[in-house]
Amino acid sequence: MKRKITLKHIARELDVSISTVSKALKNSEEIGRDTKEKIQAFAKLYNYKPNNIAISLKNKRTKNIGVIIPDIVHHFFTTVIRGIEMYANAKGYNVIVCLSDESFDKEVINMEMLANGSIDGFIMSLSTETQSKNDYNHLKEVTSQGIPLVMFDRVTDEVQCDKVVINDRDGAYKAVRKLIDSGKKRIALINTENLSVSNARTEGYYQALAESGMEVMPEYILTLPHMSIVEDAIDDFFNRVDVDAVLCVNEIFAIYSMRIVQKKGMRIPEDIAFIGFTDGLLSKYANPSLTSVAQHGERMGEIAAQMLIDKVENDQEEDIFRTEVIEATIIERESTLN
Amino acid sequence: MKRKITLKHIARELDVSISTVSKALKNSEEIGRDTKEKIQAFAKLYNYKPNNIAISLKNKRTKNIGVIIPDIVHHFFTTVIRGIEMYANAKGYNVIVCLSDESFDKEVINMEMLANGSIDGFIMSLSTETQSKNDYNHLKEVTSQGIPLVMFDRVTDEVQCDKVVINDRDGAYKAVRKLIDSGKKRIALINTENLSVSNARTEGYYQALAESGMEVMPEYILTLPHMSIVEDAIDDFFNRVDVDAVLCVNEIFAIYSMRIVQKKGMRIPEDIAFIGFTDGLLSKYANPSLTSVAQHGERMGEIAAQMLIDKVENDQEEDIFRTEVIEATIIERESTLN
DNA sequence: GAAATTCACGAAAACGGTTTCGTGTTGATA
DNA sequence: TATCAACACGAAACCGTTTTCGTGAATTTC
Repeated sequence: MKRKITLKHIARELDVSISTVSKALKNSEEIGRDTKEKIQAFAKLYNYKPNNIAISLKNKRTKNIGVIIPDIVHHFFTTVIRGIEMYANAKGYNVIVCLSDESFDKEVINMEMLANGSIDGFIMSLSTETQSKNDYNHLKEVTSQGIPLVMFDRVTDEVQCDKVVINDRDGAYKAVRKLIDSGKKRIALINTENLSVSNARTEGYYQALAESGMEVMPEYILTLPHMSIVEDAIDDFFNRVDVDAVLCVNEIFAIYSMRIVQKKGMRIPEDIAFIGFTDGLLSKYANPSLTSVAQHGERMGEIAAQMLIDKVENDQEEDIFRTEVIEATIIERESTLN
Repeated sequence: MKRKITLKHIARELDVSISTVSKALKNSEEIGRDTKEKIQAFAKLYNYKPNNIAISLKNKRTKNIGVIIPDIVHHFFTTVIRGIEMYANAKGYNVIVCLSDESFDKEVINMEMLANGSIDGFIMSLSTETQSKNDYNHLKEVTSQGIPLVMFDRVTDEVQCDKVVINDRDGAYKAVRKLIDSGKKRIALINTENLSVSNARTEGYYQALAESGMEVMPEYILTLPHMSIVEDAIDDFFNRVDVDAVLCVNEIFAIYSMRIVQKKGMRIPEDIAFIGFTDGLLSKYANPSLTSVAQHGERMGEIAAQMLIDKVENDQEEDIFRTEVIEATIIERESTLN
């Protein structure tokens, strides 16, 4: 087992000083031809690579970015991570992924763990619990230490930082408009509590109905506690209400709902149409395939990474924060009338 | 913007030495009551947290583990990551995720980048390209430097290290047995080139057929170049062959195939049954839902993390490598006859 | 031939901790 | 009163780099 070789080893072996080795390997003009060649050859031979940790300590830059998301087994978040990873990697950064598992405490612990020098900046999306507690002190703490932070998707106005979101309100608005335009009259909404994105989508739903002079029927709205599916609640909902279209704030709700109504013998989209949020594999391969509001996760991750690395590499421009809004687009499939 | 406070700051402020501060904060017996209390109070007040990088440099332990996977927008890999993350986090480790994007070069670059001190060990699954090139020098390099490595799912015998896999051969065997037992006679296989897991699954398919005295029909086997879907090839396949059951090495192949045959008017599972690998959301929410071979990704990740952290924390037991085999289980759903 | 440059390299500080090994002061002991 | 622990703390080395500043020798300049 050949241990990693250091500058000190090379220096000792070649009987020169550590500084000389360091400079020689950076091809400094200060060092003579012969010495440089000798050192470079030796370094190559023993496959010398500088120790990242030592370099990080020296220049207070880790080239790591911390990403904290609520869950990873979730198509949207994985696409965002991919976007972040691709961009960061091209810029020479590594991505440290932490899962808050929708828990406030884990979110706080993870941030504190990484904030002590492990990363140059954060990209994060809030956990459900954090959004319902409405407690953002851990984020404020981090930003007040001068650590750059970019929030995406699930964000809050309480924290001053760069943000990137899709236009959720408008996405929902367009979706509902589409349903109305195709002649649907009784449009249901399945959303969740406390989540910023869910709230914005709900606004879009209200707006579209209002514009068309349609009344909001509270019984047409099913609010679930979180983004994970609660099958009984949905079964129950469709036993209770009689609607001809449904907008769901995520694709699982929509897919599951479609199965329920299909089992009741209803035809999609003739009897009842569906639109979901998050354009994932489920939407694409469902039967019928699901019309959905694309969130452009990969693009979102890329923008977030870009904003973060910009901030990291140019300390000057502090305190000017941008919020990038990505337009939501509707991917039409079989679950809606054209 | 309050910058991070260091031992040096505290020492200067309280007019003691840095060593005294360090010891006081570790509650060392060496330091007097009064001094300790004073220092601890001060540290708490200014929210002192030791710098991870400095600690890493000192004790040559980063508490980071590197995970390299081919793709993250893939249910199986995300479940593995979740398993790794959960276990690692509980043990105080962070997870650095790198995507090889199925590319040999990116795999090599990522490993080299992390191997220079950033991580204590690797967990990885080979990229398609690496498996087809059959070049594992980057892995051998890493292990020869004494960096612990655990491979999962897509592994190779060429590298001596801990491994965790599911019993792919047996999973496929059980799946095909199930199809045969339910009376199916013409069983197709959709697999991929070069992938260790795909090869093992193909063996299981052969074995089950052989045991039942059924002949392997080469035209019943469709081999795709990689795990991503090639729609035309599948369309074509089902125009060409007439089979009454299909085993697919991943769920996308199966889901897509089901849609194809449904459009041709065939009934599932009466006319044609399907079993896929990877028990993801697609299988669960497809219509009909898909019987599948569960890969227990989360468990796999947990075991891999456990093996790795064991090795990292007990340097002694080098050169005894284990391969943990997880039994594949079949999740029965609507796409097969019971 | 003396002074001024240039050249090629080394010493040392710094990053932020941990840890070993003194060492001066105190109180107890003989 | 001289001796010796025990106590409480500091100096310094170390982890592996980078970088500033010196410095002795060689070379050029006048």
